Amino acid sequence: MELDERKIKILTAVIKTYLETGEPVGSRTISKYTDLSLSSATIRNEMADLEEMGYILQPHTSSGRIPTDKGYRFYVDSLMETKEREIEDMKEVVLEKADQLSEVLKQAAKLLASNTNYAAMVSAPEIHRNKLKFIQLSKVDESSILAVIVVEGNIIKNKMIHTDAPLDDDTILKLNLLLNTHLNGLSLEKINLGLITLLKEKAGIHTDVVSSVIDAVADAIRADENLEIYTSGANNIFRYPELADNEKASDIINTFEEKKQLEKMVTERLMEDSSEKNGIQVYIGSEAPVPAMKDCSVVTATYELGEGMRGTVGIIGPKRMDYEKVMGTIKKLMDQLDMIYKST
Amino acid sequence: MELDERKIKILTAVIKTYLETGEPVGSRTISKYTDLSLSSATIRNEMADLEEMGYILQPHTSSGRIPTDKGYRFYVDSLMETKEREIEDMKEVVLEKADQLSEVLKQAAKLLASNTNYAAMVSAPEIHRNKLKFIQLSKVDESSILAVIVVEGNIIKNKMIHTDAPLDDDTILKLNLLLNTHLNGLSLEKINLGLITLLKEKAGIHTDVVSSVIDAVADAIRADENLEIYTSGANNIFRYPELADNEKASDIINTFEEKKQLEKMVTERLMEDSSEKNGIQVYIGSEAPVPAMKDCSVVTATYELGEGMRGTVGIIGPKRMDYEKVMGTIKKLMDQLDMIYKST
DNA sequence: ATTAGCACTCGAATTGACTGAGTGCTAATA
DNA sequence: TATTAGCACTCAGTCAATTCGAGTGCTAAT
Repeated sequence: MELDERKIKILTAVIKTYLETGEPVGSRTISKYTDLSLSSATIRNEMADLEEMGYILQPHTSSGRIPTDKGYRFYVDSLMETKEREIEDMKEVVLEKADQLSEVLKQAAKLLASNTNYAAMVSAPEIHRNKLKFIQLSKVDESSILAVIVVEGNIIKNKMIHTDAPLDDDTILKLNLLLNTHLNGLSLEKINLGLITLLKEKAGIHTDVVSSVIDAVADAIRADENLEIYTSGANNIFRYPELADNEKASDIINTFEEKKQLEKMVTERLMEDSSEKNGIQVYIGSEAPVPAMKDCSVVTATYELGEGMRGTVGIIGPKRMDYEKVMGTIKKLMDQLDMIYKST
Repeated sequence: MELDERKIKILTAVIKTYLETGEPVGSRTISKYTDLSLSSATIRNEMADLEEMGYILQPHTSSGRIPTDKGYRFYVDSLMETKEREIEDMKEVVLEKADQLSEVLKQAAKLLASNTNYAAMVSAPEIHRNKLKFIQLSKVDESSILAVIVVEGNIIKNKMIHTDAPLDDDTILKLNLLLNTHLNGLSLEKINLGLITLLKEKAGIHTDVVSSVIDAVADAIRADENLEIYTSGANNIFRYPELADNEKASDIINTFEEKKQLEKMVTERLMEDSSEKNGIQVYIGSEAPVPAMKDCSVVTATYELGEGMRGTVGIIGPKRMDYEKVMGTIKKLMDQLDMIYKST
């Protein structure tokens, strides 16, 4: 069987009405509220076909139809094609500037959540490819040294280093010089084991203490295992009865809190080359790599702040989320992020 | 009417059983499962008295009794007095060391939540009274300077400062010296406006740029309006039907996410002098300063890491929470925090 | 002062009748 | 041949009536 023009019209009508109401939609509704003037009986026949083809289903015999994951998938894909539709009545998406990137991202998450009424997440960008701006070692007290590391985008990392023997000021000065002359301007991913061992050799004397310091610095640079994720609007899920069920809600909230799970969606996303249409990806139900999301849809998009600083934003809501609005909002946010970045 | 010995026994029996079951408890249950050998009829008479006195109530005519807030209050107060009871079967509360305090606190929140099965929060300590260890200004690029500020307890603050005119290395060096010689060793609360203006004068030349830098530094030091709070186990509230109701759950989750609300409980807590019994405070229902908590109980305690670094930990659960266990767990955590602190 | 006994109350669970939205199928129609 | 009208059927949801049982308060007996 083929998805002809009429079937498509009926299918999207079913999905759209379901998105609005959240109730199974019947043949009569469709026949009344669409321009194709067909009787409910005809619609029924077509719907039976669509069901057979797996796009819609009946929650129970003799009720209306609701979309299956396959149905949503079809709908979302078709949305993707009718590109660049303008969304009208949307609150303005405006990010304020802040000199700590983390503040901007927190804001972004909040904005997404409050604009869409779904839950939102924003991951801090990977800084693998960012270049090191400078490193500063300072003696804090007898047995500890503070390493401050700044990379492009003004992202700052602090690392306390404990040493057994105290280092004198002179050594620290030398170390600072050494680290900066050799590492500045390099992207973090280029700072590898080879380079580190080279540095250790160059350090010459004090190799034991010094090398432990260098190791610690290298460690701090490499420490992106704890990918930061900002979330907002988790409680929005209570707006949607199909998610507000206790067990599901608990799972979702938990996922939001743990972040480890969210990471999966973020990283999987970053792996692929961002060669898709508009960088937006939609996971419907069990398509998401996280089981707790099986009753949700997740819309993610990769943002890029130039020079490989790529992170992800995501919206999590019920399967019957307003995909158009969500995509529109995300796009607007992307623009804002771009602007913020360019203006620094 | 007086709360005689027997009434007290019956009251605590009612409360304890209710804590376990969450169901209204009847006279028969009490008469069977307590050592005081009285018939249900007698119990009933006593319970009628207790109800009149406001310690218990019937959710509806001819049902068992449940504790009122006043009842809980009585129970909790009596718990406080029978001090230092040892809690047996508890998972070990063990914090790992970490050199970033924030890591320790995150861990602490997680530990509390998983040990008690309630929601937990931990606020980062106030550092008002902490002494400044050192300040380091470094030039990041033409128009920005990074200020790194370290206070006792190895708490690190970073602040980006944008300048209109670039500062040369020499000036920065001088500024560093100036700031450090005048401020090091002072507790943050002692760094006030007078001191700042004094510094500005001493800076002499470049007053315009320099003073903006000093202002920024002062600002960073003072920036404790964004009190950090770590939370964990929000989804635990779904374990308790009386909170798992949609609206309530949404409110609670929201409060947890917003943190602004949680702050209230934390700061109110810190205001008072910590002169109470064991530093533990219990808010029952509407006693808490946050309306969203009206169906919960909140147990908070102030921890102190020496030298005035005081923060708060809190457990949030249903009114019928296991107060004994919670207090025990919190106490154990306190010990751990102490140990961690002392070993640094 | 305590207890046994009894009538009474009220929420929760169960049942059954009814409604209405929706379907599938068949026969009539354009 | 595609569409439609009509009809019998299904099933979730609602409402009222009924029953059940845990629990109470009161009174009289111990």
